[in-house]
Amino acid sequence: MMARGDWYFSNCTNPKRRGFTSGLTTQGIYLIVILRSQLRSWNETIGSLATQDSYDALEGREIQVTKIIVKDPLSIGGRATGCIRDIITAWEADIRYTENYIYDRQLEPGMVYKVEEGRLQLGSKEDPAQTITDFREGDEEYKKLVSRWLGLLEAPLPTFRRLALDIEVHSPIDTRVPDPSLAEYKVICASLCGSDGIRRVLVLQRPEMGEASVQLEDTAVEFFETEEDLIASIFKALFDYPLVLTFNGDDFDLRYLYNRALNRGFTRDQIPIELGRESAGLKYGIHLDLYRFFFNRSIQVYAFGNKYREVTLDAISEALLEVGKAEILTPISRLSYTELARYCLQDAQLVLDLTMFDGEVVMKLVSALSRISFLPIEDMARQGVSGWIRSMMFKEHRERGYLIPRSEEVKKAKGDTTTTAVIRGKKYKGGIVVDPVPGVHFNVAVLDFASLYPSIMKAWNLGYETLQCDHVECKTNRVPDTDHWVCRLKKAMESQLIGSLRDIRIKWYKPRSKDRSLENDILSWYQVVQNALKVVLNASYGVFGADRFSLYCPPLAESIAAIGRYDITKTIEKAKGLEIEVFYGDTDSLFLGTPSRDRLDALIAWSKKELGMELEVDKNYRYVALSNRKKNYLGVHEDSRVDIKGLTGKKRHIPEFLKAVFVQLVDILGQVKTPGDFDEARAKIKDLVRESYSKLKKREYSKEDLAFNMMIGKSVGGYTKTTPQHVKAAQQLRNKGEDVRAGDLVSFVKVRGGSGVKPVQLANIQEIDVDKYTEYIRSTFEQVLDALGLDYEELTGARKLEAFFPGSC
DNA sequence: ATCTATGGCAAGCCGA
DNA sequence: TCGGCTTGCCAT
Repeated sequence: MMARGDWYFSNCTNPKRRGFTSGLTTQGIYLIVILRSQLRSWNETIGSLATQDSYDALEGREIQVTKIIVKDPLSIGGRATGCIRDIITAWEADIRYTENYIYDRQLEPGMVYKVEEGRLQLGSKEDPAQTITDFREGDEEYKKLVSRWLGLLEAPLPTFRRLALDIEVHSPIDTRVPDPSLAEYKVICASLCGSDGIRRVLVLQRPEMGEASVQLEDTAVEFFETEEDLIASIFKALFDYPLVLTFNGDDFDLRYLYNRALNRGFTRDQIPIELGRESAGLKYGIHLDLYRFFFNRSIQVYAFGNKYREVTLDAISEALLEVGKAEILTPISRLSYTELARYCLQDAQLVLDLTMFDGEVVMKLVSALSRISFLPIEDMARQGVSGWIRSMMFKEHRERGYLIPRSEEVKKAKGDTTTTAVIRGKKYKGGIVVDPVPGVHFNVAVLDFASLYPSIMKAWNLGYETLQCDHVECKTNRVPDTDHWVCRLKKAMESQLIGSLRDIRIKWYKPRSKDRSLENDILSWYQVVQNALKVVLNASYGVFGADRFSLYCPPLAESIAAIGRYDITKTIEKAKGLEIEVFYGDTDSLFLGTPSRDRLDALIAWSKKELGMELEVDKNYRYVALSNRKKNYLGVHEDSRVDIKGLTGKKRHIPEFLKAVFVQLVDILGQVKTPGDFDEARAKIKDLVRESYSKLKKREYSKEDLAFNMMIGKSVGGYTKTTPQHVKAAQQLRNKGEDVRAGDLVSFVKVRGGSGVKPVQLANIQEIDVDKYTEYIRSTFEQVLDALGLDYEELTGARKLEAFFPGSC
């Protein structure tokens, strides 16, 4: 038996904290070991999940483990001496396990099991890795991983019976949000919306509010004479559902309810909530705080394509459901019963609907990510992508019996980076951006390396262990452009892990996510999984360069990027050798002329053979307009769809009116089929610009249309070096008593005089600085026209002599 | 107990 | 006035 502290706390750097928690995943290890220390051997089969009755009820059903709570049996203070409570959301059924039982080593969050012949079996019996040709290559470890992923991700999904909760609290001061740690004020309303169709509004009777009567369609409105009864009623519901949804319940709703209940004389036993430092959990069910989930940048950007910008219930539901919060003009505390009930109900309904829309994609996404990351839903939803990858990798370490190194150990063994970043202050050199060939190019094929960085990890056997290994014979296996080398003798765990994920995405989920012959529900599951894998794969390289990541290894990240540069550089050389024109490229993509399909095929074949990389045609453009700016282009597909990348006209912070004009510009350019068509386009663009100018001068745009919307990244006081315009606007708002915090969107217009800006709320349409705005129109258009080889001045009416006498200066 | 990485552009601030 | 620097947003 291993001595305590030898390995299982190795990620915990603070010796005083050894024996307690040091992170979610290590917590898992920690708890297992504690339990083991009370048992005899590691592999002993330990107890059973539940009673025989429970097994009978589950016979033949798939169940997914979504949450495992382990209570520390050694901790002092009278916590449960039982070891583990677990909650399983059963397939279709709503079966709960709150009995204590002893930990079964095989039971992991995310895993899917099937009860067969009275026993718990790992789900999915077929082994895809053995039967599907795409996965037949590769060693046993790789096949095992592929089987495991497919087993997990192909397992059917439970329908979570769930309840959305929202509460409203009285506040004596209109603008102040009640402090949940004090919970001084009354809970005056609560709404409960269930996936089972339940719609309830619980209202506290207040003598000053008049008659207690509210009529809402399809909704049960219940009045309570005392707050205690109301709270007890909420608690009853929280004890009933296996999954409870909130929006910011971690910080507000559940925290408030907990403390309020204590204040009102409830005992802890009566409260179904358990508070953590930064989270709130439920004794019985899973608490999914959608605010935390949607706050996650990866979710925001990759899963929802940046559709919502602010992480507020209003903005998210507006973007995803096209329904916003109920509007109220009066502060909560003074709303009539009906208004209050309606407002509160709408919030709960939106929260529920966020998990219902589009075939419940959010629940699907949550499940897929939980399965991939091996984290319970609750933990997954509260962590960033680095936490998911850490969990996934730690699980793999445990599976293989590997020691999990301390961060300093990795650093000491693997050393530092050896390249210099292009951007000052960065740790190492990243991807290459090819200088664009300015102009309009017809018939352009865009090729890219499928999942470049994960593919490199796979092809080059990269992992923190195999980089800079100790073998003499490996030192010649150099990473181009660096001083690093890679092991030839031992397989890298990360390479296999990320490689297998990459392969199932590219060879299994991606093709199926586009297969129209599949049933809608299945199709959307494939799309979700495909997307979830993309999120994880994209981050899998970056985490090694993030100093807070527990397996931080900058030379590894550097090597991956260096090989990326090598691959694309060699590919460009080869393309030129094949007499294919190269117009542009960025990190993993190349914009190529299409002389003939064979030559592209030759390039693709070459890449596979020489680099071991899968190069593929991503899309074909009818034409591409390039300026001399990198990361800026306009590409028109064969079917007239237009891709716009990096151009100011598309950026979120620019005023609505300009975006609208830009959309029209894009529309005109989408109509261009041949070089000759540009003449017509030019005339239309001219009209467009003129019209916009005149509307601007006549002040026909509203000030909201003219507003810039910029996120304020720090608190207003945090700007010490400069005071950018949006901060100036925020200062003015603050002077008016408005609360502006980091992460808020500041809307401001440019005005004449003063500091040059005003928050849109405080501005008057007459004080707009028209010149500043015309200048903005000019620069926005110029970026596009530049690329098209059109001159803005010339097009919009000569303001300069040179336009009349070209070449005279 | 969180925050995947680097490269690039536009605009504005601010000191030389 | 110029140029370096900060900031936010985007591409990959």
